[in-house]
Amino acid sequence: MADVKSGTNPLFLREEELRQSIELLFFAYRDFTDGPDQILKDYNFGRAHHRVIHFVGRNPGITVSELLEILRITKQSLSRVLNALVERGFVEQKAGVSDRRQRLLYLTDEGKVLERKISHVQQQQVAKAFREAGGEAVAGYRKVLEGLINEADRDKALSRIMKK
Amino acid sequence: MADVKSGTNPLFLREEELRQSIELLFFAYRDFTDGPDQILKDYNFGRAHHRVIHFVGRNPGITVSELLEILRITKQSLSRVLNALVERGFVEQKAGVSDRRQRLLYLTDEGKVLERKISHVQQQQVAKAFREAGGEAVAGYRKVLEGLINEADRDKALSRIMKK
DNA sequence: GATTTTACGTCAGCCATGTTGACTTAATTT
DNA sequence: AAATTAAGTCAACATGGCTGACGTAAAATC
Repeated sequence: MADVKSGTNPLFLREEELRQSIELLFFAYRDFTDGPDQILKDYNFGRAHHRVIHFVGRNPGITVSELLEILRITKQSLSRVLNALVERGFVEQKAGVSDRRQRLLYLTDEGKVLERKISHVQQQQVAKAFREAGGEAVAGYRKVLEGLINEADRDKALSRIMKK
Repeated sequence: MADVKSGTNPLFLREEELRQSIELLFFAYRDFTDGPDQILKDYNFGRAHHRVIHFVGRNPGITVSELLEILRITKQSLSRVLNALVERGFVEQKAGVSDRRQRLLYLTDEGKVLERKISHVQQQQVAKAFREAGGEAVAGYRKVLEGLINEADRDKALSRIMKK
């Protein structure tokens, strides 16, 4: 009991630290998505469109099924969002060369402009946090986030992130 | 050009690092919410219910308006979720003592059980990532996430997280 | 060459969770 | 006594998930 009150119970401390870290992630993510959300509003796009724009921008020529795997949503959900982006000229589809069933996805020039506009805001925000925290903290941040990614497809996810 | 190709252009490097860090946060958050989501399914609850359970659990006696401020949703959105939790006996409301207009929120015993069940899974996941990354990395992780919180209400958010 | 599988698409309907706007009630403050 | 505040409610709508069923063209397999 004295342990709990004085805060020297390691289990208690650990749990409290974990709770704080979990809440921290909630608040950080909440504000992390805020900038993009504001811009997307002007285009009548939502977060779902942003995710597509982001991953197509980062992976030109990505196939529909690869995108589905990353986003972990159904093709019916994706289609709504993707069709809107194609119809409004932000994304274009080209038939695959080796496999013509595939629809390879690319940002149009207009899509690239929007992508840069959105990611710029987000990059500024992250850059500020990085500058304030310092290089060592950034390395720690990345290490922990990597560890939070599901072990089953961590390697796949990380190689997608770090590639090129 | 040689700079870009060899990767020594600091601006290019910076942007690439930022992009990676942004994507990392996306993947980490995606998997971070997965464990709770699975448990909540069994109760026919969703992420919105989880957020309420979490913040009521962490802040016994929190008022509705405080909760609204944290979650940044409308009271109409909250009411749907909160009513379900009250009706099904996970949350209870008591009139405020100094201000009887307030409805102070508490987890019931059943609510506490569910809260612990969910947070346990999430804490295990975070604890594992922390162990693998090491104490210094954890400090960095926290520092960066703090910096990602909107400056306008960072102090308020942090004092809520770290309090007690 | 015929059959099966794969990549992708579509239609239809449902559910969770967010939104706005208008209005009510009870309690507190001015 | 009047105004403000905390909370709730009704209604309607948007977004973005989901399942299930079915279609088409291209590739892979038997």
